[in-house]
Formats: sequence, structure tokens, C-alpha cells
Amino acid sequence: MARYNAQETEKKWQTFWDENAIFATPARCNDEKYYILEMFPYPSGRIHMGHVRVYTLGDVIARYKKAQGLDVLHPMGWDAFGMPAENAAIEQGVHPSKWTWDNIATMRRQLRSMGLSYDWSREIATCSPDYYQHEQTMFLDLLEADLAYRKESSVNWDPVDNTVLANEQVIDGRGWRSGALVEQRLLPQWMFRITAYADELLEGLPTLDQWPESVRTMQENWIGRSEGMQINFSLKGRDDHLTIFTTRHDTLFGASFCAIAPDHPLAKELASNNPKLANFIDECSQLGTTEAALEKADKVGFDTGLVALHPFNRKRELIVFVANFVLMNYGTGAIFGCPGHDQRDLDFARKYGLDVLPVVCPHSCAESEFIVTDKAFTGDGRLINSEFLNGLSVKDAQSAAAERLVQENQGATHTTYRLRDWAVSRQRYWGCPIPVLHCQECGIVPVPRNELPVLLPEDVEFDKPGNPLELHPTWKFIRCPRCGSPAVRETDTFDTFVDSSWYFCRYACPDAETPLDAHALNAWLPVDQYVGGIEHAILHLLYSRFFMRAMRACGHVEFDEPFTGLLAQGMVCHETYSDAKGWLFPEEVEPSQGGALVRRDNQAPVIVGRSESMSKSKKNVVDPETIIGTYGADTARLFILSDSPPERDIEWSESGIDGASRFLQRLWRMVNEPRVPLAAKDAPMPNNVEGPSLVLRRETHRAISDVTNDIEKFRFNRAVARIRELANMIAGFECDDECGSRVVREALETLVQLMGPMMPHIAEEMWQMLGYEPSILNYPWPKPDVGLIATETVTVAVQVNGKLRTTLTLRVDADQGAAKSQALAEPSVVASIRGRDIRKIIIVPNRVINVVV
RNA sequence: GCGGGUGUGGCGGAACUGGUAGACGCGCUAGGUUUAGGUCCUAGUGGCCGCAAGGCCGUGGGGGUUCGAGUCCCUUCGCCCGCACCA
Repeated sequence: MARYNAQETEKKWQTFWDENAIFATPARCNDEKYYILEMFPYPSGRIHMGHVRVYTLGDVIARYKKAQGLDVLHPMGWDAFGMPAENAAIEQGVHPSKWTWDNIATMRRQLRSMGLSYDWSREIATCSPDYYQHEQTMFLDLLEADLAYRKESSVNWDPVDNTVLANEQVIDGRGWRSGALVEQRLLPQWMFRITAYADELLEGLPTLDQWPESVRTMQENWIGRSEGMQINFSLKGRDDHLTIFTTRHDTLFGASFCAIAPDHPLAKELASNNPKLANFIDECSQLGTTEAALEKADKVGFDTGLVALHPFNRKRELIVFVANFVLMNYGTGAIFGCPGHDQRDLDFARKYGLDVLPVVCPHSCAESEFIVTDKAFTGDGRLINSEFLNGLSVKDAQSAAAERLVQENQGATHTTYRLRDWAVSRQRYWGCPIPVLHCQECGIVPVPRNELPVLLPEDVEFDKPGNPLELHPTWKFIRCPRCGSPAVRETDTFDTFVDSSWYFCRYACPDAETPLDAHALNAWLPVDQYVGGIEHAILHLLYSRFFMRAMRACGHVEFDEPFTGLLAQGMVCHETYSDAKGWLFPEEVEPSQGGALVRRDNQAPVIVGRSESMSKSKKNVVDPETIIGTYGADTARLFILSDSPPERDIEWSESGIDGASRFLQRLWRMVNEPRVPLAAKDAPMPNNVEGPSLVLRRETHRAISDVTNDIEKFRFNRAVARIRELANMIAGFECDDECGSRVVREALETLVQLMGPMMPHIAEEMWQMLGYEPSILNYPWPKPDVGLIATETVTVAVQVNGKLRTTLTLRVDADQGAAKSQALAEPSVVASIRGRDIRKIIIVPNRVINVVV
């Protein structure tokens, strides 16, 4: 029996597609365009299953849209700057540039072996000066538009490695490489003014109706707009005051303390002559910079001895604490605590023995009976213990309190955001140089545009701790272009999120001399469908949305929203393995005789960790090249599409890949050795198709309708199931008369076209075997015959008290009265009713008849 | 901790807007073909009771709304993603 040879056939069609430029981006004339984009990969070394998943998803959409006759732009590139390249340099002594470009070469080859429909002529790599020089131009534009500025901000400093650490490099407060205790250090940083667009970014969300609701909600919460008040509390014995932000000024009479952030200027000032406080602040900073760590930590405070006076009653004195749960970068970095109506404040008050005075009484509760014990009341109610606010609702009390505070000049309404400005400085080598310099005389000077690009020097060493740009003997030192005085280059490079905030625009005009070409942008942008991991739901997508608005302000683009549709695909997860020396790849591990996992090389025991999203840092990745080498790309693609819907996380397992492979063999045999002889290619369809042939025809056209619908809605797992059903139907078809031959040809041709976007190589091969000229993509997507889809009968469930008793086969839209009597005559129905009175009968036409007794 | 998800047979999952739970596949069981075989074909496969007809139970746990709940509401548990310097 002949077998389908995936290796040979896949190579054949990949060569054909290349030589005939099947995936060249069409020049836009007047046809409808479709820009399909998957998030570009970081060139970490080799592709992993997460890549296979996302690029397969995108490719199915791209090929389907092309078959629908749209002008498709489907590009690919590399998010090529970033930390791992520098780690490789330190650990393996390879230059980041070489490491990155080698990885790109490997991964490009691997992606090509998947048979993805990219226009490779538009490939970009962010580490190439061809790309990053334009980013430097745009930065100068942002600087002129006052959307970029410099500000001190706190970073994780490793005093031994002399370097800034990413949060993930800080483990239990220590540097991952040096093990040194990490310090918080203030460094001047370049920032992007994303907060200037907070409202616009918020307002844009409802227009993104082709995004998942969950992502929009996450962004909304991330921006975190809240309307409240800034209130000034006088400080006893001082001339200045403490400004706090609150959204609950209605509970002001319930205040029992104030708290400021450990890095609040006032805290620093008080600490200068209070060593204990200085020590406390120091301890707070040990927690690091991540919000999760701060929020999870025990709530602790330090009594500064300072006293704030209640704005409505200056006789009431409130202790000012420094507290670890108050964040400097939210609001004003200072709060008043109302333990009765805020859980965190309540926990804090109980811990430090502070008053708990309830000021909002629930509507359902008498004032005398309302007490707060260990649960703060945050709902609506009426005000109590609050002088002029007594009796008011929360909302009315807020207005009244606000009015009084404004009147007495003690506060003002204020809107604050959780969103902070975007820190884009990185004290690292492998990134886009920030094109400014620091002159002894003039201060910060932008690099003149005619001197761009500022190229990253290649001759750097990684043998000393710290940023190699900082230590470079010549690159760093320069003369000021304005005054000629000695100056140094900015040695910070950009956060790689900057690179990925506009790459999708550059694909439209990869060779333009300016950053972006208006004509090309208007032709292709925005991206119609973006596909990528849900882990990017907030930062990357929000930064890109901001960047488009910033670019619009600078005249580079004419639209706001970069991505019309978003498919946020779930993670590919896998168990993690480790031993004393660190993480292990799954292929370094094998089951021992006892069943426990051991190292393949020395049989040493392995710790099996829980399943997590595949990531290079934890080595819990499966090598797709092995899978593709063994089974072929089509099988890998089919497998990855088959079971789970795209949005869901999938657990990688080897089981099932054999099944996918068998299905491919089966499909191929159906055309290679058809059970029923196939009619000639152009033979007309007889007009008296009936019996089993009619059944197959109907099934074929229903499959067209269902699969089309499923692909449109990205339910590829269902589309695969539907294709399998059609294949099963064809395989069981035995009618070998003239009519059957014609119908089975139609069914097979349909099958091949429907599976084409998912299994493109074997589909091209089968299409050719059916007598057609390649490429299958040049043939229009099949359309269902509506007359054949319509059904004549339906199966209706018959229930008694909601429990299924039997089913009836009825004509569609059958007479309800007749259906009712037929149902009541059913023996199983009669038996279930057992002579009881029928109270009512609910009939849902074509679905259910429910007898209630 | 906060925000967003998610939970259905032995396994991955299906079930459109509240209307026959388990499509499709993996695995497993039995039979058959050819073969030395992992190939291929046929049948079966949620659990319990029953010779059978059939019955009862069943969508993480508990409660509720409804003629009817996997689907809606409340509550609770597990897991996943994000939390601003991983990408």
C-alpha cells in the first residue's frame, strides 16, 4: 500500500510556493485588503510549540482569506533586542549580535519548514540599524512633542554585578547571578508620557469590538481611572501640609490615621534624623518594586510621631504612619485611613490599636446595632457619626463633603489613574541606543537628525560587570554638537516594548527611507487581525495603542487603533523539570524503571514541577523540529489545531500526534485509491441525485457551511471535527454508479479545499491528484448550496417535568397541536405521567416538548 | 493581595441566544484482514443497577432562580495569565 511521504511532498510544495511567489504581497489596487499578523517572536534559539500554535493559527486565517479572494499582507520578523542575548554573551562568551543572528537563521529555517504563507521579502529584525534608526527618529519627534521626558525612578540594583536587574532576576531579594542583596536605587530614566493619553486609551476600548471582552476589561482596570479628591491635612507644628488622594471623602469623619509611602518625600525628610525610621524604610525597600510583592506582604507601619489635623475638626489628631502598603506612584503617595470602611485600613488599625469608628451604616441595619468587627463595610448606606453628613447616602455625602472642602479651600476634586508613565530606559547594551547626549555645558542634547543613526558599537566586552556601553573606551565620549564641549552619549537603550510598539507599521513599508510611508500605511493599516499570546493582553497592546496616538501627534500615522481584531490565544503548557543544577529540557529527562523521572545522561533523580506556560527560562519546551521531522508540518499543524479552541491553554502531550498522522494518511488514500471511481473532472452534476448520493451531497454542502462558519469565528477545533466527519462519510460511501462517482468527486474536492488552510502541503498534493493546476489558493473558496443545506425533519425531545423520556422525529415546523398529541401518546410519556394531572405543556418549536405534571 | 480567565467520561474537548450532555479525536476492549509487527477494516466504550426492556445518577463543591441549568445568580475550592525591567 502506497504511503503519503510528508517530507518529500512538503519540500516540493514549499519550493513551488517560493518559486512562484505565491505569497508575495499584492500591490493594492482596489480589492479588499486583509492584514493578518501574528506577534513576532523573540529569537531565543529555536521555535517551540507556542510558536507552532500561534503561527499555525495565523496561517490558517491568512490562507483562508487569500482563498476568499482578499489582498492579504502576512509578514514576519524578529523582536531581536533583549536581555537573553546579553546573558548568552556573559554565560557563553558569544557576542549578542552573533547569537541573535544565528538564532534568527535557525528559527527562520524552522518556520519555513512549517509551510507558513509569509511574504519573507518584508522580513524585519529590530536589532538591525535599518529598523532601529527610525525608532531613534521617532524618539526625537516624541521629545519635541514633550511626550518623552526624564525622571528619577527606582530600580533594582545589584551592587556586586553593578547592574540593574529585571524583576524576574530578583529572587527572594537577591540578584540571580551574584546572590547579592538587591538595593533600590534612584536613577534618572527616560519616560514616555502615556498618562497624557489615559482617557483616550480608555475611550478607545469600546470601539475595539473585535477584541475579547476580557482583554478590554484588563486594560480598563490597568488604566484604573478613579475620580476623587485631593485633600490637604495640616501637620501639627509644621507650616506645610500633607496632600492625600481619596475616593471615599464621605468617610472622612471615620478617619483614624494617615499613612504615607516609604519613598514619600516627607518620609525621607523625617528619616534623615530618625535612624529607626530610616531603617524601617530600608526594610520596606527590600520587598522590591513589584506590586504583587508589596500587596502580599504583611501590612506594617511606622509611627513617625508626626500628627495630621482632621480637615473638618482640627481638634482631632491623626497619627501619620509610614506604611508599606501605600504606593508612591499612585495618587499622592499618601492616604487617610478609615478602618470602618476599608479592609486594609481595618487590618492596619487592629494591628496598631487605632480607633474604628463606623460612619456608614448599612440600610438594612439599625445604627445602634451596627458594629464593625473584622470585616470593613464597603457598601452603600446612610452616614452616621459624621456631623453635617449624617443621614446622607454615600453619594450625597461625597458631594456634600466635596463642596465643604472646596469652600474651605482644603481640597479639590481630582481624577487619578493607576496607569503610570512608561519607563523606557534600560541600562543594557543589546537595545536601541537612545539618541541623546549629555553635554557638560548644555545638559541634555538630542543627537542632530543628520547624525542618525546612533549605531550600537560592536566592539564591546562582557567580562566586567555593568553596562558595556558605560565602559566603552571611545563610543561613549563625544563633543557636543551645539557648543563643542566634552559630552557623553546616553548609554541607556530602549525597552524592547518600544521596538514592538510600531513594527507592524514598518511591515507595510519595510524599505522606506522615512520611518513610515503614508501611502503604504493607508493601504494596509490597521492590522485587521492580530494573533498572539494572552500574556501580552496589557503591556504590549497598551503600549502599541499609545504609540500609535503619539505617532499620530507627530504626523507619522493617521489612525489611532493599531489592531482591529485580536485573537488572544492561550498558552502551551508543559511540566517543568529540574535538578540541583537548575532547569532541564523534557528531552533531557526519561522515565526510569520504577516510573519516576530521571536524567537521561546519568539517571539522577529529577524534580517534576507543575505545568506552566512553555518558556525558555524554565526549559519546559518541546522541540517542534523533531515533531516536524518525524511526522511532517501538516501533521503538527493539524494536531495543534485539533483539540482545544485557540483561546484556551493547552497541555502539550505526545499522545494524539500519531492519530493526526493517521488521518493524513487516510485522507491521502481517499484520493490515491478511491473506493468509488471518480467522475471526470468537468463532468456535470446530474440533476436527479437521490438516495445515499443525495445524503453525501447534503453532507458536503453542510460541511462547507459549517467549516466556513467555524473558521470565520476561529473555532478551528470544530472545523477539524467537521472535516473528519465529512471524511468519514466519504470513506463509508459505496454508491459506485455514475451519480455516485460525480457526487464523491464533489465531496473530495470540497474536503481538500476545506482542509487546505490547515494542511496546506497535502492539500496542494491532493488537489493536483484530482486533476487541478496548483496552487489550490488560486481557486475560490467553495460556497454551500443553500437548497441542499435545508433540513426536512428534526428530532424533538419529549420531556416530563424536564426529564427526557423519548424523542420524536417531526417535519420542520410541524403543527404544534399534532406534535403535542403525538408526544402524549408515547408509551414512555404515559408511563411517566402515571395518571397525574397535566398542569401545562411547554413547546419550543423544533426543539422540545415538556409535559409538566 | 488585586485584576482577568478557567474547571464537562480514563484523556483532549463539543453543546449556537437556558431546551436530547459527551460531537470529533486519543486511549481502551472485542472481532476481522494481511503481515513478524505499531498498518488497515468493523463493533463497543460516562457511572451504577438489570439477562433484557429499561431505570437511577452525572458538567470542581454547596446553595438558588426556572417547566427545564454545563449555560443565569450567590458562595466556595483548584488551576492558568498579568501586576509595569522576561519577551
